[in-house]
Amino acid sequence: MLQRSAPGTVFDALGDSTRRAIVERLSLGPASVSALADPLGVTLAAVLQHVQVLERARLVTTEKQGRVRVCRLDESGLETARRWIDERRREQERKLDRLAQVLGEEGSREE
Amino acid sequence: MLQRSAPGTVFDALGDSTRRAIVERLSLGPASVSALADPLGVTLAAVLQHVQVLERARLVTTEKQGRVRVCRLDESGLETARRWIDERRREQERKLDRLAQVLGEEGSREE
DNA sequence: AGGTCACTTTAGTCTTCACTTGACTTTTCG
DNA sequence: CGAAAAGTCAAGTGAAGACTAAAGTGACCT
Repeated sequence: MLQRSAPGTVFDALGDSTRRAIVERLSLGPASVSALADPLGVTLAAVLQHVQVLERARLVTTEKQGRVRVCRLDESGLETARRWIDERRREQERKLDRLAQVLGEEGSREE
Repeated sequence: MLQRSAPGTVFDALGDSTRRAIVERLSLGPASVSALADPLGVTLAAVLQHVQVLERARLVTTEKQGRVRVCRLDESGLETARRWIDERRREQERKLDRLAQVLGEEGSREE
């Protein structure tokens, strides 16, 4: 089974600007915890906590190389988010389709 | 110009489970504030505040009909979110392409 | 008019959570 | 070995924000 994350976990993780900045940075390529911390103006400890949240949401994977922890973007989390969004849109369209059908049966009308 | 919302505003709005529940409900069709409040187990005032946040993020539109406020899903916000996600993925792929190119030039290698 | 319904507003409470500090571990290098 | 670099852990602090109660507004009904 493909490792999935609950939409809730993913959106909770993305609901913080610092974590979104981390994801944006990692979409450009792997980075160490310190490299992530540098432009953010927060401590290493803070970044580490964010990375852990992102890992739980499967938005990030990490791997320890020597004394450095290398962080990478994980597509799984983004895929979970995209799927949730598309589901909301699909429902919406289904609804609009039904509406169009009713209006079609009753003759031309504007909302 | 098409009305757009900043990704930050949208993800901040979706970073709350109650608001996600509201969006999920509205993707099934329009609803009044009370109809939204009912299954959530929170007060009307709380829902109203959530709806206002969702409006700012362009995830929801509302319209007052008599004494009832009708809430509807707004695609704009979802579109903003989807675009942000796709950008992150596009960057990621671009990165992987560059990597593949380098590996290709240097002969077959595993990471 | 008077009452009820569906919000709306305000002010305050309470919890969550981002962030920090400081101590500690592990790895690297001269 | 011994010091610096990179990260880790555990409390503790503070501010944002989710929620509530209560009073107020406007629409609808009889």
